[in-house]
Amino acid sequence: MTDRPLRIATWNVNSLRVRLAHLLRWLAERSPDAVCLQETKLTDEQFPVAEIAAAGYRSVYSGQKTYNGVAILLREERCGPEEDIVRELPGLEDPQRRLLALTVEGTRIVCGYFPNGQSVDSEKYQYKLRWLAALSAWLQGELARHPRLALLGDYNIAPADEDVHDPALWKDQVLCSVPEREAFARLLGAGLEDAFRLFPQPERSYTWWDYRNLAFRRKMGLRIDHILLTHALARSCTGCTIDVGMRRLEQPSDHAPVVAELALPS
DNA sequence: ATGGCATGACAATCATGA
Repeated sequence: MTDRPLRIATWNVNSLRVRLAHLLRWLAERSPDAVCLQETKLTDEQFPVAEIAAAGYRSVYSGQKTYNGVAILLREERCGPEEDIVRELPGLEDPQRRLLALTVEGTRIVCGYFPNGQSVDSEKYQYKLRWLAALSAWLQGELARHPRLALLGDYNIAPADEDVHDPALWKDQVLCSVPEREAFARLLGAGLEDAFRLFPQPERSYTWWDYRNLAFRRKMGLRIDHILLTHALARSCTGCTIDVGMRRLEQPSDHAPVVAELALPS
C-alpha cells in the first residue's frame, strides 16, 4: 500500500497583507498541503488569490474588514477538488468571520479563529463561551459524518499549565480559565486528540508570544494554536511541530505555525 | 503602573489582540 503523506498546518498571520511575504517563503520552505490561516483581516475582494496561486496553492476564504478572517490554502499538486464548504459557524448569529470548513482528499478540514475573550469578566468572554458551545454542537454532526476530521486554528486556549510560561500569573485568567479548559476538554471528549501531545516535545513549547517586553526572547509564551485530530487521523499522524523560526523574522506575526504530518492510505 | 507592541481605520487617537 502506498501512502501519500498529507501535511496540514495552522497559522495566525495577524494580517495577511503585512505577512504575505513571510507566508510565501514559508510555503516554499515547508510545502504544506493544507494551510489554515487566521486573522487575515481582509475582505474577500482583497484576498491575494493571484500571489498564492503563483506559489501553487488554491485559496478558500471567509473574510471581513479589519478584524478576524480565516482561509484555507490547498496545494494544487497534492489536493483534489474541495467540497462542502462552510463559511460561518452554524447555530450562532455572528457577523464575525471565524470559521471555515471543507472536505479535501477524504479529510474534513475545519479552520477556526476562536474568540479571544479579552478578560473573564467581559462581555467578550461570554461571547467566547457561546462560540465554543456552538462549535461543539455543530461538531457533533460533523464528527458523525467525517471519521477523518482535523480541527486546526487559533483556539485562544492554553489547555494545561505546561502550555503556559507562568501558570501562577495566568491562573484563572482569560485563555487559561477553567470554563475555557473545560470547553477544550469537551472537544477531546467528543473524539479528538491533541496532535502535538502525541509526541515527545521540547519543554516550553509555545505558539504565541507577546510583542512586548521581549517575550519571545525570554520564552514567555503560550501554546494556544492547536491541531486536533479524530482517532482515525491520530493513528496516521507521524509528527507535529511548531515552526518557531517564523517568530524570529523581521516584523513577524506574534504566532508561529503548527504543522502535522499524516500518513494517509491512498 | 492597565502600560509595554502591533495592526487597521482614520486622520489624532481608538478598538482589538492575548
